[in-house]
Amino acid sequence: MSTRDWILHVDLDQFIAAVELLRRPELRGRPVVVGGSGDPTRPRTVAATATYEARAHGVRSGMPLRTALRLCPDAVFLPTDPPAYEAASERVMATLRAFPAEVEVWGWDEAFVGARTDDPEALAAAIRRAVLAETGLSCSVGIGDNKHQAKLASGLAKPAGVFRLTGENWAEVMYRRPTDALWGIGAKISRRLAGLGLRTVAELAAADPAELARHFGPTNGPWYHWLALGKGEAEIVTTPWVPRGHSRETTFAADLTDGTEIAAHVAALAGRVAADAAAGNRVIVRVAVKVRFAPFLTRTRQSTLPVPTTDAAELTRAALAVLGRFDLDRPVRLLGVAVDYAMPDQSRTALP
DNA sequence: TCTGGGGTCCTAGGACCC
DNA sequence: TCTGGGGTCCTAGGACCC
Repeated sequence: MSTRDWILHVDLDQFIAAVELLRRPELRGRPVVVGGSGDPTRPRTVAATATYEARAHGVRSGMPLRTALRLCPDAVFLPTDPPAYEAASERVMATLRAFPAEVEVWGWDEAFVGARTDDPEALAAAIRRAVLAETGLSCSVGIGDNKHQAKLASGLAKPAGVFRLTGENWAEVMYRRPTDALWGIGAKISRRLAGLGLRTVAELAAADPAELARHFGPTNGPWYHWLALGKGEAEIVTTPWVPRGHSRETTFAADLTDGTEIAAHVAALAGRVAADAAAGNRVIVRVAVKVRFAPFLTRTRQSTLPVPTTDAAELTRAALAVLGRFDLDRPVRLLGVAVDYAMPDQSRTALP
């Protein structure tokens, strides 16, 4: 065996449910559904996750809690508790950083790890043991030449396993699968590809990138082809991610029709977004308002601020002005306020 | 199964300027 | 009066991901 660079993808198994069960061991073995405020009778709330016992009754994440309650009346319903997941995630990432490897955090329950070794399986097994010992949480580890391969490999490793997916076995493992098995191709693009006669990863890999560019644009078309070949980024970025923007939105249990009430909600959302931005020391350059009308028609309007701001009153005024450009002639089920942050100027460093 | 909340990136078209 | 080509900024929407 020779020493070389590997990318590992570490993916916690059933992260949210696992954290909840750590705190409530008495619920182990019972069907548990986590979502919203934990009230399964409240409409327009969906499950963030469900344990295997709940899944056995047909409950799935993304399913309305009321449906989950009907399918599994004995389930325990718990509210989501983001700070608890944040704290558990911190401990997992700290455990990973203790390894002689580079760690790129990818959300609460995932990380990419770059390491130079002659035995990636041994490293993966050591990571699984350490995470379990330090946090009580199970994870799966994918091994690849790049992030795309490692990410798919961790999915194939689940639950609680290790899988290696590299250029060597890519065709054997992936070619027979549908195109939406690739990380970055979802249901919509998969359907459009099928319309062009491209159903499997093998067929997409054999397609003409120029032809794909004509159908999907100059960036996306060739990128889909690239994914089918098993290519992907292999650079581990250890510096913390700088968020591009931020948003807050609320779906109402009952539709809103009163204009004054709608404006009050938008103002409140703007205030929260401004407070979040201030807490992160970020400057706001653009504001967008999102309105979802009943039954489910979503529209957005945005405006670039004349002057970048950190001021809550300023942002609220701008958000209300954007709201004023909507025709609020139908009942409203969701309101959202999103902002873009000023980014540190990268254009100078990007030039040759 | 009437469909959450929080993100990122890409595309297309229009305005405006030279 | 009719018209080119390029560049940039902005907006709205769509697709994907967790």
